[in-house]
Amino acid sequence: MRPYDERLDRFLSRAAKVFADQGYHSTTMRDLAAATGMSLAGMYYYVRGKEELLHRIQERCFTRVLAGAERALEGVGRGHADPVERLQTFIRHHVTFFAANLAEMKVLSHEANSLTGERQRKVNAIKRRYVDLLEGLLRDVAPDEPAVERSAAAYALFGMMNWIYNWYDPAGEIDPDRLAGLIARVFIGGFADARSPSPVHGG
Amino acid sequence: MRPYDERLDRFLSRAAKVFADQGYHSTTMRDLAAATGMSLAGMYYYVRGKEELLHRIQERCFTRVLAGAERALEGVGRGHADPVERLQTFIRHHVTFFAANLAEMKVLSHEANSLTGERQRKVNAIKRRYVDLLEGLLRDVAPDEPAVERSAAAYALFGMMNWIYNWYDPAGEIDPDRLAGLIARVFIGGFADARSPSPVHGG
DNA sequence: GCATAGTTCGAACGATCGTTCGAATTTGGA
DNA sequence: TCCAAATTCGAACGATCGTTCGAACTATGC
Repeated sequence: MRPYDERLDRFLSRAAKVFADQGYHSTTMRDLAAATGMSLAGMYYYVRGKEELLHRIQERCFTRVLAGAERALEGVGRGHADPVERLQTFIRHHVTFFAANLAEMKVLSHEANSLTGERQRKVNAIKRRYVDLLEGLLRDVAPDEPAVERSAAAYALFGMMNWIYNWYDPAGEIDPDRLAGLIARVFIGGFADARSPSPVHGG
Repeated sequence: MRPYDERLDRFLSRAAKVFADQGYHSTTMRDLAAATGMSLAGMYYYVRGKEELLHRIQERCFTRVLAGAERALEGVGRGHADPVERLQTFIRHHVTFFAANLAEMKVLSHEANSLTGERQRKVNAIKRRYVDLLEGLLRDVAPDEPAVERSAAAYALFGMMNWIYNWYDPAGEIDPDRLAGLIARVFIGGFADARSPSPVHGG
């Protein structure tokens, strides 16, 4: 990797940490200069502006988490493995990746609407692929569930997982694997295993 | 109610809508003036500044949702009713309240760290009471669950419910009651009913 | 050692922000 | 009708924002 790319990568990582701590909008370019050791003007050699910086961070992180999920699912290929096991694999990957990349994933989750125009559209395109991936898994797990419920359940699961950035402390008592196991157990136990009718509109 | 208080209330509601749409930090006082029909300087007769405005919105909303939950639980008093039913009551109230007060609840959830100093502390005090309320319910529902798991499960549930502001469309296909039923079914089915051991560290 | 391309930065610009101030206007009771 | 209190607002202030510009510095190949 060329030295330029390495410096850019370090820049993106450190900027992500600042965005995660202070929020995108209340972080100034001067804050970023102080945190990265660069000068105010020097950052513009690597990035066209503040919003492109956020875009680069989000696109890099989202691409990685999507590719990681697809790679993890290759091990439990469709048709060969239990649908529930595939769903469990997806959840475990998402949660452990989240915990291992807390700053970037917080910026991805919390600043989902801080981009505008074309940049927003590009990130949303990746998000769509990622959501579709999960909804496909849910279709295999619960084919009889109404589509509306399945879609809402997908967002509920993402809520459980993405909310992590609001409370999870890597130095705390629960490690990422255990947290992933808990979330997988709760969701799969409540959504996939539930053969008892829903109290609202049971069948 | 005095006319002053009514005008203040309308002001808070309309400001909450703008904060929910644009985010707190990228909303300018001039945006709020345009949205409320007041003049830029006129708003300072009702509020000491932008941050106090956010504080008033959050405190008002949080007080209401806490009081609403306590009132809802009075109908299914502790000791008299099934712990699972009490938990279900809490979930149903939170979700339906969220859907009925989308703007305020989004500001509460998404701008949880936009306050500073004493104001942040005051809102966090209410939040603590609200979280404690849920953790108490979970203790009654799953007394054998380790405390670490129970605490994480509480945040997972809040994640499912609070993430709503990122995707829920009141004009969409699923109404608040049905959504509340789905979330209650998933969480209770996965956490409370799970008498099967956890795959990670089962007992 | 020289020329070229790659990289860094001090200083400044215009724009926009939250807030203030004193005056103008409106309201409500005597 | 008149006065005091309550309420509104135009205009401006200082601060801070993202960005730009040209010069200075550094590394590289010859």
